[in-house]
Amino acid sequence: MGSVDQRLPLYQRLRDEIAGRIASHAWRPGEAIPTEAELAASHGMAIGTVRKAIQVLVDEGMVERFQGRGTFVRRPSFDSSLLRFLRFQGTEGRHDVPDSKILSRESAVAPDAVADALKIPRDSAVIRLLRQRLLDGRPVMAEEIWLPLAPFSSLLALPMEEFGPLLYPTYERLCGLIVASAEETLTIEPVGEPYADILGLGAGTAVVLIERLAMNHEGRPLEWRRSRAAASTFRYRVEIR
Amino acid sequence: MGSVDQRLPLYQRLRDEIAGRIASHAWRPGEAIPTEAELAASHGMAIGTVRKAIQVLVDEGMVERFQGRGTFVRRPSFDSSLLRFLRFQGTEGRHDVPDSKILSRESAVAPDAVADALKIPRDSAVIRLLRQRLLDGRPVMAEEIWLPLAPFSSLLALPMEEFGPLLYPTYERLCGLIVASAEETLTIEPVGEPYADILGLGAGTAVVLIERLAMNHEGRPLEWRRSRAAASTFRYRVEIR
DNA sequence: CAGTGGTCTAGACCACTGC
DNA sequence: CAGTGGTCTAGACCACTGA
Repeated sequence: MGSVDQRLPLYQRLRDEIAGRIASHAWRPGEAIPTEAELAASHGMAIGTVRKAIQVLVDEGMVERFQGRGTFVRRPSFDSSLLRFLRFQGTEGRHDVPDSKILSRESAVAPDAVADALKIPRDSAVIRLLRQRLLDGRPVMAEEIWLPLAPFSSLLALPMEEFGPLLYPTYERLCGLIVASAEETLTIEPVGEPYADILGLGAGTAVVLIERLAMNHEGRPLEWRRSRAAASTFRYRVEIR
Repeated sequence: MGSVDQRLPLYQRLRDEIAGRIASHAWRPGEAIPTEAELAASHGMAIGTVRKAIQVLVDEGMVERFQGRGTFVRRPSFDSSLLRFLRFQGTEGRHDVPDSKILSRESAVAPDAVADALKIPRDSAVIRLLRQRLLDGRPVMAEEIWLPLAPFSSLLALPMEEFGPLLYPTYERLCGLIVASAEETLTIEPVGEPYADILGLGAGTAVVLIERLAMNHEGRPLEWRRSRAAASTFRYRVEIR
């Protein structure tokens, strides 16, 4: 972590140092980092150089700046998640969090595909959740969620009703684990069991499958999730320049 | 165009001026814009301010900078097109431009949906192209392409064989129209005729439908295109921070 | 009001390109 | 080699925030 490449520009080295402190939780989400003037003084560099370093972090989404208030460590928002592009019937304009119903929770031996995705040894112990998500009482999404057992073992003791509609705050509160970034992959496939049943779709109907690997600040995988929803709900828009 | 809001920061006003010259084709794609020093001298501002203005244009994708060479007006690359995420069977790693076969070309009265998309009066005259795209001789994509008739009328005289695999260079060469940006929307639907036939799929198979509105530098619509491909070829990946 | 980030200046020197 | 953009300095003043 502390390695500093002297060939890198000054502002890059400062960026790396700040990024390291955020990654190691020395500076936590929501907290302010030192002011430009303080960083310039403590590092013996000009304010313009400090500003450039911080601008890079802003572009990378690690911090936010507010004129008159300061610079703050950003809590990752999942606004850019592909789930954002699912448009459930009768939800024009709304972007509510769907209700959540945990259908099952069990510890298990990780299937090879899961172990590989989570980058843990094969046959490791994991937790598997099966979750149904509902909007106005109608099922809109089916999710299987895989977690390495050791860091998440306290979830096995949590009463099923106390899983809220959002899991990541629960991970942070119960297990002290912060999801900092994620990768998502979207494909389209005909739905099979048990998901057709959970979604209330006929077998073979096209669904979008969103696979998400969520990671902590160091890039270590925390959760692997596969979400399915009817393909007809998906609409994605992009601008090209 | 030439309006300048004195309340805007200096660098923003310079950005707007440069953007205007690019939009009006005074500075064309591939050409270098004046150097930082020249812009600073001609506008009576510091080089740092000029740099900031140009940085904004770089972030917006309008220009590219190369150390030691200069700053150049960017030709829009469609690298971010959703078509990039179609993975045709047996094409791992390759990203060739598929072959192109124009199946039909006709002038027509614009259907309302097309006129609205192109922002032209209803019942305007348009050109409609139907195109099949092939990889290794197998059909992989079916496209309908709508163009306003007046600016594109010279396309009606072009021998069918001379439509190359890429249309935008043809638009520029024959009609003097430059595609500067585009919006794409992706949805998933069961395929109907004639597209099932063109793609060699059974009726009702899931396809991705990519609707693209291509515009010139002023945002005026030039082309509306609907491309269909088997949903099984689609794979989209995104990072979340 | 003190303190924050935002804009802007007027330089210096460096790294890279192309002739 | 001259000319380009890239890095960096050491200031000044402005606009906004919160106590």
